[in-house]
Amino acid sequence: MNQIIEPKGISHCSVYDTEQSWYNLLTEDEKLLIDENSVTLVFKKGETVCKRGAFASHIYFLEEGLVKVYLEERNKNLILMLSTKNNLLGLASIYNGNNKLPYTIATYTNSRVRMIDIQIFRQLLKQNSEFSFHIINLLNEKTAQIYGRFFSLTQKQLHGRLADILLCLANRIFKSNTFELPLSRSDMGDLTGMSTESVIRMMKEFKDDGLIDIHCKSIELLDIARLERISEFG
Amino acid sequence: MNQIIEPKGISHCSVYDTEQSWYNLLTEDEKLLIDENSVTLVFKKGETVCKRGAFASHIYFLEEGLVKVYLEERNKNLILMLSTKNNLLGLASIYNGNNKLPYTIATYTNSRVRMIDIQIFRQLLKQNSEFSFHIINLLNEKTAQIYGRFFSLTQKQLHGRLADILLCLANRIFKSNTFELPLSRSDMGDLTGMSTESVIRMMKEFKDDGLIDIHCKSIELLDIARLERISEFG
DNA sequence: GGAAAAAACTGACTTTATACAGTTATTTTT
DNA sequence: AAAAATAACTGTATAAAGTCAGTTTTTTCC
Repeated sequence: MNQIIEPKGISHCSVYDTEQSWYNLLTEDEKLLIDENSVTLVFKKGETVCKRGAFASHIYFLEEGLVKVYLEERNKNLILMLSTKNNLLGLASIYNGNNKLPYTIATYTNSRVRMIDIQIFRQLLKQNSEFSFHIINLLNEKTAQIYGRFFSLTQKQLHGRLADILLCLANRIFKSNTFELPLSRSDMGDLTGMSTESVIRMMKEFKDDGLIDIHCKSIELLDIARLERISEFG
Repeated sequence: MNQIIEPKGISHCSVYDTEQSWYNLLTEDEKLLIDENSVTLVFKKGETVCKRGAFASHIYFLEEGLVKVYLEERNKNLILMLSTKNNLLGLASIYNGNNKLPYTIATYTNSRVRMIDIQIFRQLLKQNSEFSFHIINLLNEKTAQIYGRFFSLTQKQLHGRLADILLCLANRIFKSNTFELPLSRSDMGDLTGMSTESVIRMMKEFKDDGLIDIHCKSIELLDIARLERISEFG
């Protein structure tokens, strides 16, 4: 009856994937306002969508593509999250205490980004509380994911962190145990907080142990259960 | 004219300190609603205010005291942030996709916490968009701080991380270069992602280098400029 | 005020992970 | 299709940080 429920292991995943439901919370007038004050841009693979330190002028809605949101400083990079299509990005700059972008966004694949005027977005948040409640939920969902990754990267060692990110890629991004990795080994390092060499060695080790299969950029997860155990025990 | 502005170094600090202005954005009726649906509890030093995994039933307003917000798992702890008085805590559980608390909160000093019914809080967010806009800003401010700490803990080494946290304690929490540290060395470890022994060794090193002075729990920062340089160069 | 407990500290050792310096393979460019 | 550039990989050396086992100091509590 009074079963002890241990909270589930702190997850690691920081991929943000929700539906476009925010848009449907707007009135027709508000939708029109967004439409009139936004423009869709196409970015090629590898391009920078926005850069940390620049003035925050837009909220980004990723209509298509895969991007990374990251911090860079003195050739140290940290990928805060990956985002697939149908996600709002740049929400952190709604807070206008400091109206500079807190991170850089760059594409991994050809992408389509709707750039929404940030003042309009702020205005809508102030006037439509159903909408802003939804945005609060999005922010909190993201934060929860960041916490998980924060824990993973600071408390687990290489094995656990790599397992974390492989599971995350399979479950959240590619929704399949077999996928073509658009990230370089160096990006995998920025995502897991380890050096490129360590990523390579660790992945080879996983391969030798029969946990995954790698052919160049193509990755297959073979033993999910064991990867999960590795993730859990760090 | 076209001066190149380098974005300032990624800061580390994750102490959350704002005014009680959220309350003043409510109407009289709404204030009353909060008052009627909240209760103030007193916690002694070292007590747990709420525990990760429990059902999220309240938003916490810290009226007085100093607390840590942290994750714990398998004797690995990570302090997500410290909070001084006049801060809202537990906002992460407004997102009700998973209505469990995502972190544990415990006190460092005797504290007074106003516990606000979470349903009421959600209701107010949904009905008062000025209020929810303010909460969005609070969330974003916090997130920016978490990002900074995330970068610090994953990309800097011990020197940098310790310098970060010492500067943070002085600037944000105690607002003085001399302070009595209520955190144990072990807590400093949980805050900086290092072992207790490393904290001790590193602090001794800082003392030997004339950067700080320590007498037991009392700490004085002697050379802020050099600490900042250490923080910056990791 | 003194015993017990907890926290702070120390030194030796081990593990973990990065750095460096190359080589090989794969893309991209012309 | 060849050349150049980039990315992937390998082995060795080195540094960074943690663990362990113990001592000293400080705090707590009867």
